[in-house]
Amino acid sequence: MSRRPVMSDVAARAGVSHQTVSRVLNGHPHVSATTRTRVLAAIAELGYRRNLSARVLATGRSNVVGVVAQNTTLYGPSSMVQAIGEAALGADLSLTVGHVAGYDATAASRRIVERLVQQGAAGLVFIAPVDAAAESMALVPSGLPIVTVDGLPEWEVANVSVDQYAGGMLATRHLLDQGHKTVWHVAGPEQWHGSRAREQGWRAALAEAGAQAPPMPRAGWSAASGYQCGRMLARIPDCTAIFAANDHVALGVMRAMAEHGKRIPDDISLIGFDDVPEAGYFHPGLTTIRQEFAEVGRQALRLLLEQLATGARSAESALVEPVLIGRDTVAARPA
Amino acid sequence: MSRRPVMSDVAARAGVSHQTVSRVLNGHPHVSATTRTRVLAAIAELGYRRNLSARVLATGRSNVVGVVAQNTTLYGPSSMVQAIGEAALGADLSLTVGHVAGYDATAASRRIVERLVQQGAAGLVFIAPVDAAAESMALVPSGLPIVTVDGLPEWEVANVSVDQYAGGMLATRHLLDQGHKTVWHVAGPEQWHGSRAREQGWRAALAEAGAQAPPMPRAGWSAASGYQCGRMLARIPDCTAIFAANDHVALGVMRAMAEHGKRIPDDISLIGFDDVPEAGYFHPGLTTIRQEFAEVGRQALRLLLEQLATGARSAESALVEPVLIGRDTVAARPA
DNA sequence: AGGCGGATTGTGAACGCAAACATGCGTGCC
DNA sequence: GGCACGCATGTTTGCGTTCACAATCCGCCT
Repeated sequence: MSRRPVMSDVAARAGVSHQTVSRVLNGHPHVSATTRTRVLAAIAELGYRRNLSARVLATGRSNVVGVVAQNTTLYGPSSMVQAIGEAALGADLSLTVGHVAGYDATAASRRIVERLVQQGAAGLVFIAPVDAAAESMALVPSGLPIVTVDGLPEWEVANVSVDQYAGGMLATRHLLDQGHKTVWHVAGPEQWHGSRAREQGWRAALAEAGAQAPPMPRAGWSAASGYQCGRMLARIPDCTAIFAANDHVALGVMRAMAEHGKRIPDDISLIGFDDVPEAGYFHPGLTTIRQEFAEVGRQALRLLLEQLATGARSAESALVEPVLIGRDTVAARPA
Repeated sequence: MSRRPVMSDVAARAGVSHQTVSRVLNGHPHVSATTRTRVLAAIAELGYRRNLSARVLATGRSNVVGVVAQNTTLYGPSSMVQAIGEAALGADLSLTVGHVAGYDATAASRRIVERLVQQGAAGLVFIAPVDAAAESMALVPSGLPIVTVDGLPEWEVANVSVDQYAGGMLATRHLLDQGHKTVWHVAGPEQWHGSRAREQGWRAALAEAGAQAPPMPRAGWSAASGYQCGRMLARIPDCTAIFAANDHVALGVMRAMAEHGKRIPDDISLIGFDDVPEAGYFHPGLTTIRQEFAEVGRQALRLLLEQLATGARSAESALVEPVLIGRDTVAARPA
């Protein structure tokens, strides 16, 4: 056999017309049981697979949704993709995930969006935790439904995020509640919306308590950068409570503190963000703010399906509440 | 405008035939400069995007490679996907990543493979660290090039893996070299080829040194399961050297040891596997075996491109050498 | 002057499928 | 017994693109 069998090959083999094969394939009514089994048998014998391109071309519908994601080795983004995939399984949707990789993220994401659009994706989900994502969104034809995850309200598209602002407040208040005079914050990268919101939540909680906001060192998301910041903070006697940008940064801070002879939580209380699976096994177990990614995925898909149904873009958005996970790194203020 | 513009719309607007538009789009020669600019202008004005389905249908070529991946929140698999994406950027290939998610991995991966095939993918990459992957590979038509990553030799398809066996030996030898009488191993999940190979490397290194292989507890890949195993090992006085299935398991072990008053590396030497970015910031910094994922990605794409060129499947495979990263969890055997 | 060749453009068909329409046949009802 | 209706199936058309081929135009050689 030289080339892949097509519908008419199956039809010939089963002794019917190609349209009957099509009907069987699509579960249309008005096909007799015997015909159906004959067709099915022919399909199996020939190893026939229908050509999706032809199908999409003929129907004009593709029911695949494209996902544009970057930094997919990070815990947050990879969990998001996973959650969306999980949620899409239920709806009759297929997912095509474009992973933005490489040094030139802008060019790569343009390229991915372009392909997704040309492929006829029914809708697009942007995992857009950084500003750069907005630019490639402009490439999307105006009719196509879009949902962002961790996007910005001013983009005026449907969006779902974890309420990072609330998370920042939660963390800060928890520390303040233990009697700490103020709380230091090791911030995440400036380009990430999440780190900005967490910072604002932190500031708001401090202001609300009448506490002074100390200077704010800035880390990446990595333990390495947390460690660098921690080495500074360890030398500041006033610093007794730290809210770290995420769990890995917190790990770096813990390391720096240990090297400096500062005990956690005795000398310093620490709280992270994310609740990565291993956070409970840090030494000591990390108190942190957990994000419910699965819920975010479900919401994102819900918003997309709504747009698919109405045929119009919406700017509706959803917020998912973070929750505090108490473990061993937070204690009452040292005497 | 009701529907998306098509090639003939562009042609009409530019005052040429649709074929000329096609030529411009595909960079064919023999189009005058003035015509080209007119066409380009019309494309821009109309916001035209070509319909990939139609193109694939007409040409029979798709130049997209499908990636089938699961457990994509784990460090290894997600790094692999990233690396392959990185490598594909160079070649004129697009990537469609299907993430197997959900409770029923078998059904999900069948579905993903099916769609990738129907979509006309030019080749498939299976991130196949577990046996279950083989089953969905059987669904792929025999003509389609396949490359597995972390697959099994007996599958007889092109494969690239990190040499986990060598990694296991490396880790074990390193511990033995410090004077430990033997090395304990906390194994990874049995279904994963990588954990089996690491175990075999461990056994081989022990045998080579004439050391007895102690009983082997089995963990998942998580810190939680490492912790459980660690709680047992901590009570065994003879246990002075541990090779953990991966870094997170090692973290759990560390936690258990600390709770039990065992000091690392003074009482117990420990070595992990993977070199996750934060491994150096565990307390103490974890000595581990690093896998070069970027290299694996490059090799995988190379093998795929070769098959694409020759048009025939190969069973050629490539091994990537792991490397020992020495940090603070390994010390000479306690007196 | 005729025509030849290369550059440029247009025309018709084909890709594989699904939708709309058309056909044939049996059944129930008056 | 004839007619209408519904089921099962076949035929035709079109989706948007590319490919193979045809047609035109221009300059230049013989």
